[in-house]
Amino acid sequence: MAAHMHKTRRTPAPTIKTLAEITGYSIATISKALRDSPVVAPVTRDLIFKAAREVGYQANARGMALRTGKSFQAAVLMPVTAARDYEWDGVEYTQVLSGVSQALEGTDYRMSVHVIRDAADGVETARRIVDQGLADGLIFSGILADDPRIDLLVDQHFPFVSMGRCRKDLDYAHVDIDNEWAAHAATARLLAGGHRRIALVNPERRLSYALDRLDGFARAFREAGIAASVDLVVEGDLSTHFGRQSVIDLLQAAEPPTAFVCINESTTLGVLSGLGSLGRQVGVDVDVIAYDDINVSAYFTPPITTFYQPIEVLGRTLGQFLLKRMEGEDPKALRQVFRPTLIERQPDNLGGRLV
Amino acid sequence: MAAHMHKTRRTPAPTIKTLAEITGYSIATISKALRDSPVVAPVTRDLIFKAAREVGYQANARGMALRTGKSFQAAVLMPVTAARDYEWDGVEYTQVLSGVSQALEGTDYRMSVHVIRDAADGVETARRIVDQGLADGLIFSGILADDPRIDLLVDQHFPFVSMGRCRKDLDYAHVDIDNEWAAHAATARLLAGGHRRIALVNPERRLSYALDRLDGFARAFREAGIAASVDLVVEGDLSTHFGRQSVIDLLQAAEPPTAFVCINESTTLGVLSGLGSLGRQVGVDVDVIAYDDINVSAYFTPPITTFYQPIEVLGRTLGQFLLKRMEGEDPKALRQVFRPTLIERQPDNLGGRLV
DNA sequence: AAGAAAAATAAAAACGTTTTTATTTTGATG
DNA sequence: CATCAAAATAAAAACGTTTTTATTTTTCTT
Repeated sequence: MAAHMHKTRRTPAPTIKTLAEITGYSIATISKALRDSPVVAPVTRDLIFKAAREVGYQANARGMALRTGKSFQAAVLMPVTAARDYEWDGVEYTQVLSGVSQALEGTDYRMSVHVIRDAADGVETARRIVDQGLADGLIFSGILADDPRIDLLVDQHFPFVSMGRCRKDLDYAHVDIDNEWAAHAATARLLAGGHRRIALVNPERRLSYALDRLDGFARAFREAGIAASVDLVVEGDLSTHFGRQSVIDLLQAAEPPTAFVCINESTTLGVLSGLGSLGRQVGVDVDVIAYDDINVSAYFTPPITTFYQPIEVLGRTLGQFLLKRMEGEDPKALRQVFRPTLIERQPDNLGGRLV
Repeated sequence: MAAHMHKTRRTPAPTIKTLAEITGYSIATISKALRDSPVVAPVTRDLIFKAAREVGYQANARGMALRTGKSFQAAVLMPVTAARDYEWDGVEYTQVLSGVSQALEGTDYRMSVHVIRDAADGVETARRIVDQGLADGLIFSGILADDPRIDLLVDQHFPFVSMGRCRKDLDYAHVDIDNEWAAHAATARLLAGGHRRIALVNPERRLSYALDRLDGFARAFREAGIAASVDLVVEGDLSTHFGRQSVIDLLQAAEPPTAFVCINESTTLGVLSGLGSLGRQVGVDVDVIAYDDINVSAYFTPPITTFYQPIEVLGRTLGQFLLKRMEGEDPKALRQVFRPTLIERQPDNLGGRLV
């Protein structure tokens, strides 16, 4: 049962030279054959492939890398907010990584992860990746309304796919969630339920999707012919702490909100915590609609209505797009915006009292 | 303000040859000087460093890699359970990655992440990393009682650090949490509070730390001279779903538990969800003690008593140990077991009714 | 001051590829 | 069957390092 042991120093891995010796062809021919070059005769190609298979030849990534100048790395920038203590944050990133790695499976590319602490760190890291050729392509998120990374990479013609769109009109590959739509839908639903004082728990305004959500929020009010409760928009990091504190602050207002639109599951948990400690009950005193990408809202007590978008799907698309982008495909063709699906778990009209 | 633009194709990055031309020394001397070899005269060493700094020389990783046979990659195996749908899972891994990357900062090593779907995939990936030299060192977690990855890597003398210990007596670098101790402490606390029917929500038994926790659980009962409620031990994946379902099942028993010891925050959330939907109140009908590594338990309603261990610290230690291990340090010297700290948020004796 | 030893530097080879250029073999043409 | 073009293969160079070996320069000894 135990794994096959080879305690003895195993024979050095076969190289292209090994194949040359075995088959009698020159290393040049071997190389071309393995790359499926049309200049090598089909019959010898087959011979060489067979030999390669027999000795278990695996191209040496380092040799390839040196010669071609490529690194065969797809880099992902992973933000970790050096937030207060260690907060529940960035949890969905494992899903992104999982998705990207799925897309890369079976290709020559490996995924390298670069942790970044803040926006400036992100730019610096991106620049280093480009300048030093640390990777052949780049994936990143947390897109700012005016994101210097996008500027840099577009300018340098470096292949990348962003998770999120900036507010500049540039041609670049991206994957995004339709935040304007989601915020609109959530707000409209609450308005239809009779709510008028609606709080929006939003990320910092320099983030592009914060603006998207603000837009959707405002549009819902506009379409309903009602003045938007813009005084109930709070902005901060997306931590649980922030969610909790926001609720505590907002409910002290002269005209407190009767409903909350939340940005992600960690903030939502904080909001629920805040409501709980103030003795307010979801579905009775207030309504909450969340956005969720790790499918956790079902387990909150009570379960809450959610716009759900499995983030791994975005990750997979990011990876696929990056592969195509590295092949030279036009970025204009590589764009996709996902609409989350609504999962109704509450009536969202204070148990019917509002309509 | 805008970033310095260089639209023109920038001059090729300076190499060791560039430095040779500038300084007039041979590339051999340049190389040795940059490596701080003692054979080169201090004065020329300084000259060469100065030149290197002036032209912004950065060693080409690919060239180094090819020549030395090293990859300068520290690989991390990241498990993603292809669990039902997309569950809240592996969330703490961003902290691990963050910690590892912190440790690697300023070194020549980069972090590459390999996603693995299950144990078999983990072994296969580890083998590929070793055989193809995809990395110079490896970090992984989810250690089984008998873990083939540890066997493999010890056998091949491949540098690695495991997050967790297997049950075999082998010499290998590792970082762990004292799960036996934590489970014992939690159980003892509940026993002292008067609980007798205590449920243990545990991971699958093939995981090494599941056994550790079982040991601690049993020891607490033994020390109290009470028969352990082993019939209340449930085992499964660590999903929120599992936590919820476990509660629902357990509370239907003839002699249901009055207290729960939970394994991680995601399971705890499920447990709380289950209790909530059965109308049981924490601190009134049942007590819950959790283990937490992302500091989220404070936000559950009500906040619950927790053994807390910031996982990023483990990650940092993993990275530090791996660096030393790759330098050839004796694995015996590279072991650390952390004891989480108890954060008391509940009396854990059913509001005093039990003592 | 000659010679040897030590120190400093240079030259050359190697790592495993890909690519450009050169050579050989094959096939077609008249 | 001789000639030439096309096809197939081989040789050589290159990518940027490190390391081994060789050479030059300096320092020490007597």
